Amino acid sequence: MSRNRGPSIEDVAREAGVSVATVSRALRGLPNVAESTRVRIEEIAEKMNYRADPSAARLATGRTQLVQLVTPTVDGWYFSRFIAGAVDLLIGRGYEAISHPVENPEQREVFLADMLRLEKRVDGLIIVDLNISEEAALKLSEAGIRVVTAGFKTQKFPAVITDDYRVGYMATEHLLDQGHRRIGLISGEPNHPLAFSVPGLRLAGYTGALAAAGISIDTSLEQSGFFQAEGGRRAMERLLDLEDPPTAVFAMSDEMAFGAWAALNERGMSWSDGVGVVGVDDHELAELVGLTTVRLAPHELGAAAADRLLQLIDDDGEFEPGAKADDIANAARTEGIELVVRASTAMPHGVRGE
Amino acid sequence: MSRNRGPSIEDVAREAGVSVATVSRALRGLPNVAESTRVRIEEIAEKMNYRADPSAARLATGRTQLVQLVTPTVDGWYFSRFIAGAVDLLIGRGYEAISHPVENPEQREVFLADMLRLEKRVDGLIIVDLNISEEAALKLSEAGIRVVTAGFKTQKFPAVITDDYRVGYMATEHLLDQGHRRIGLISGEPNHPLAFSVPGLRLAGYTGALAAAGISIDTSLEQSGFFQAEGGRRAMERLLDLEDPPTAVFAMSDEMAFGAWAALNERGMSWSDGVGVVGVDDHELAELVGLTTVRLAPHELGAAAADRLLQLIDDDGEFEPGAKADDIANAARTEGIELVVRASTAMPHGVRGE
DNA sequence: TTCCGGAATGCAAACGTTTGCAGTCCGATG
DNA sequence: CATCGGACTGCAAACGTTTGCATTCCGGAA
Repeated sequence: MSRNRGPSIEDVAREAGVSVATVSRALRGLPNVAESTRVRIEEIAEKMNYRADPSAARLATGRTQLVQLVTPTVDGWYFSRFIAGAVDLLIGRGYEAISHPVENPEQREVFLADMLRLEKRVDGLIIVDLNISEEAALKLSEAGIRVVTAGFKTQKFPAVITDDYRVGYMATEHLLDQGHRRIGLISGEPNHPLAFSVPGLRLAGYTGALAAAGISIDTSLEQSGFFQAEGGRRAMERLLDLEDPPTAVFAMSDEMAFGAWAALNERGMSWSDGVGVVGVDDHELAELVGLTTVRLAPHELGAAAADRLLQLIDDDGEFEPGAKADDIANAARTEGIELVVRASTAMPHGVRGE
Repeated sequence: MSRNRGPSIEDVAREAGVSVATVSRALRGLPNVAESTRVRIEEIAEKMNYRADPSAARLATGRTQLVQLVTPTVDGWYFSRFIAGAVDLLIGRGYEAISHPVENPEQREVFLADMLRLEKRVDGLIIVDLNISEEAALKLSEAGIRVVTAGFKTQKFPAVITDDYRVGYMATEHLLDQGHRRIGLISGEPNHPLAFSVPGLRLAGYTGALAAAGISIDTSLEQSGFFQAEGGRRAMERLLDLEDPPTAVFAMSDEMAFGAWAALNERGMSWSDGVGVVGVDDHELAELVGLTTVRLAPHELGAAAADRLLQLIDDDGEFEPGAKADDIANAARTEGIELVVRASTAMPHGVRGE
């Protein structure tokens, strides 16, 4: 029944003729153990195939060396890259990462109900785009759980966020610069059950840029594509079917922009017909189809979140919300955000003065 | 220094006026505890905010309820979906999944050196497309580590694999059916440091189908695209530059096929010009560009691997290589593999046009 | 020689569960 | 009434570390 457990630290100690304390110190590279002793113990441990049991160490120290990544999904373009960035950094620092998607309202409930259990399970938590309530954040905080949020902010925890208002603003501004005055929007999920704030911010950036250009908002130009290619295609179709269709479109993700592109194709149109499209992400395929896009850096963001969390763990959980303004990680990031201009917004013939 | 630990099982026991053993049994839903007692204990535990410390439980039982997923990458189209499938199933069964990418030869070395430590860290391991040696597999096996491999086989462990020979065969056969006789290949990584076997099998399927059609192999028609869009584009360019270019191409992944498509576009060509292309995966965007593809089911495969692993764990690690033939999970899977025909292999000069 | 101080080592108490075994209790059975 | 067999509960021994606090050792200073 119970599996065969290998040699314990005690076996090694006996074999080496020293105490377990010395073995523990020697193997962990702690000071105050004679070099000769250390070498001997290491050899013996090696010979015996001894490996310390992390469960016992965790019990004794209270540290698990585990971090949990909570994301809306594990296989999305953005999230998988965020995860990759976080995982790489964590592993480099001797931690392991637990992937824990929260994909639907049901899983969200389970997560919220179980999250307080996490205190003894992991050393910290990175919550991405999940917009948990302040109340929930408070509970987590009171339970002594270290958290870094990404993509949204709370009072209680440091956050790593990209400046999504700016993303929307840049994209829209670029289209305005190209001479477009009637600019459609293919948005994310307006009332997603997980309700993350990214779409709202990008929307604000879009309307902000329009307002700055003195253009009034026409909500009939806003269509949701649910952050998916197919949704983007349908949204684009609806826009094209308008009696006064837009001459350009800002899609909140490249995948939706690809869908928009497909919709154009189906009607025998292409970028060169003067319909400007700009996406967000800089998906691998964006270059292939010549899509102008606002490049994000999810990998770097994931790494930054992980870095901030480890810092929090090392500081033993001290986070001063008061010092928020000084907290670099907590400021909206603009580094890595970059407009990449490609064929999809090449000068529409004539619009920009000739 | 040491964090404030919440109430222990002993505190609960004292409060409830029972022994820790009873509390343990009550809270885990074990039999032989009076219903009234159980209810009372549950209430008290709830009131005290008691949560069992998994580290202590792990130490006592030797079970971690943790599974490690080892993949070449965490953010690839295929792997992220595989992971999603595995994670979903694992979480549903009360396990958590540790993501552990092994992306380059260096990380591979680290992994191979450290893998024996895993015995006490996790209950099992899913190794995807990493082609570890029989020798390494033997070591793992001897260390008592439960493993399920995916995408490759070993003597020692159950495997979950898709029939990649068939994938290559189906794709090529389809092109042959369309009347193509000169069929190019955009392959994966011929000598990837991690050397997984998928490309080799698909290649074999490709040559097999050609041979069956009585067509001799022309290795100048084989170009590597390194499983990336950009690589696919370049590979396609090389093929088109041949003095006797192929009339159709089998790309080992959709992303490479997208690259091929872009290469065609750049030359002012499109599917409708009679160049047949078939990819593999059924990427979300395949439909948008009308790419014929061999659909895979990475999500299902991930779930199957996880399922098999949990079975192994429950059986306490018994795996009879002798019974391999009977092991459903170990047979090459054809379910989920499906040819999806789209415009990219429509009869030359088909529907689209302008 | 004695004494001192730091380096090296050992002791033993945590850490918080699980579980085999041994009791106790109680109603039913003979 | 004595006995019996479950159901329920408790005891205490693991599980394998880490670490604060002794203790020992040893070379150099007095």
